[in-house]
Amino acid sequence: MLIYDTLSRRKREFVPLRQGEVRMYTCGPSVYSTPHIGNFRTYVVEDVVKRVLLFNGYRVTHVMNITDVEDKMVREARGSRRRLREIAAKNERYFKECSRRLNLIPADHYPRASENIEAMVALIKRLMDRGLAYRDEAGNIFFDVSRFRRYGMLSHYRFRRGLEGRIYRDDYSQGEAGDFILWKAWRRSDGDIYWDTELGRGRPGWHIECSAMSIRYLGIPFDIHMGGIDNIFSHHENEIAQSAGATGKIPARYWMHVRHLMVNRRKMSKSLGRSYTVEELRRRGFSYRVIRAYLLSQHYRRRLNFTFPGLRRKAREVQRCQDLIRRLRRVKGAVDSEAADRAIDRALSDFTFHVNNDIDIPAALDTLCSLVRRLDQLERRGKLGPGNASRALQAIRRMDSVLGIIF
RNA sequence: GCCGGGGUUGCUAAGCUCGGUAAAGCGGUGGGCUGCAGACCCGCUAUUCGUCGGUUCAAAUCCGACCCCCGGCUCCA
Repeated sequence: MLIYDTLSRRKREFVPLRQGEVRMYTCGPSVYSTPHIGNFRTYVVEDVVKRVLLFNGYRVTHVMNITDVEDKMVREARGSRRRLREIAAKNERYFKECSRRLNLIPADHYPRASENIEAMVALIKRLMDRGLAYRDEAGNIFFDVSRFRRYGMLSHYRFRRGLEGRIYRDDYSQGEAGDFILWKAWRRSDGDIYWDTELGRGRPGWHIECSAMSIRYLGIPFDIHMGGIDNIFSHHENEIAQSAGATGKIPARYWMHVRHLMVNRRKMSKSLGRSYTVEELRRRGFSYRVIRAYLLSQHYRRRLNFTFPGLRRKAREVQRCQDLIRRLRRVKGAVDSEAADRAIDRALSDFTFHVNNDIDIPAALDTLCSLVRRLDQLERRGKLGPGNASRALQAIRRMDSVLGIIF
């Protein structure tokens, strides 16, 4: 199985650290608001990566964090811890409901940032002990990027040293030159949203959350770390700095990043105009399976341009597969043919090749569609018997264990 | 400015790593099957791959220059 690794910038043969077992960490949602289908593109791809691993016989431990403590949350909650909890709970519930509808296999753990503060505090203390972090007058704690030589190894971002990167502005202070925040000291606007810890009263920075929780739930190093492409810098870069700074180990062996879903040539985002939610598309008559298929219709490292004609096209494709399934279940009379069995075997082996080639789902999907077409032809010519049909169903079921768009 | 991804038929796009003369799906169109319709089946649908040069017997594929579009670099899937 080949996987493109952002860190080494090439496709690498995938070899898990422990034989037969894969540990993966995916950056989950920040629950200050509701996610749109652009966000879900990433989650669906992550789900498929997991399914391909399962397809290959690996046992998979999947951790997806829930970010319920960070600036946007605090702002949304207007300094009320109770409100923060309500907002987080509501959005987390919505997120999981959408995930279920889009046929995502649930993660094994969904650690919440708010419930792992101690782990973060411990990690920050370790960084301070190692001289990689410092505290300012206000009590904020920053990671000292100049003390971590390999900073920039993931994003290849050129870090300009010596500039005034240590200034605490209103929010995170990492400018181009910037050190980034590990711990934010309590401010009046935070209201009762704070934790009293050995580091003082305050709350953790965004990046430390993933370092602490990935180490806690998966150990270090683990196998695969995934997220949206916009996390390469600064989130994952910082996560590496924190985790490696504290433990001496790069947290993950393979880093995978999903490109954005576009709309009108721009990335789909709430602020930049148009974005659609899963429910919105559902109301317009597109089934969850179709939405899922659509989000998988382009290779994950290429951008996918969202259009309604495209979505309709996908709907027809899925429909065709499902129509065939229905007919396969009723095949009788005709005699089994070797041609049909050959087509099925061929399709399954092509399919396997493609999913193992850096999760090439479009190509794998093509294989399935070609098989469907071929079976239609054979059926038409009376060369599709009950034995063929049952083998075909079995093969398609196996393919769909990866795709999750038919059954 | 720095890092990265693209420009192929009406649309979505494969191919480019290992040059040999343009996949596939959708749409459109002609026909078949069918009581009608749908579904399904058969055929047709790019002399051309952003532009200009170069290398070659041969280039979408290699080399050079240029144009255009987009993403990341601030929170972001």
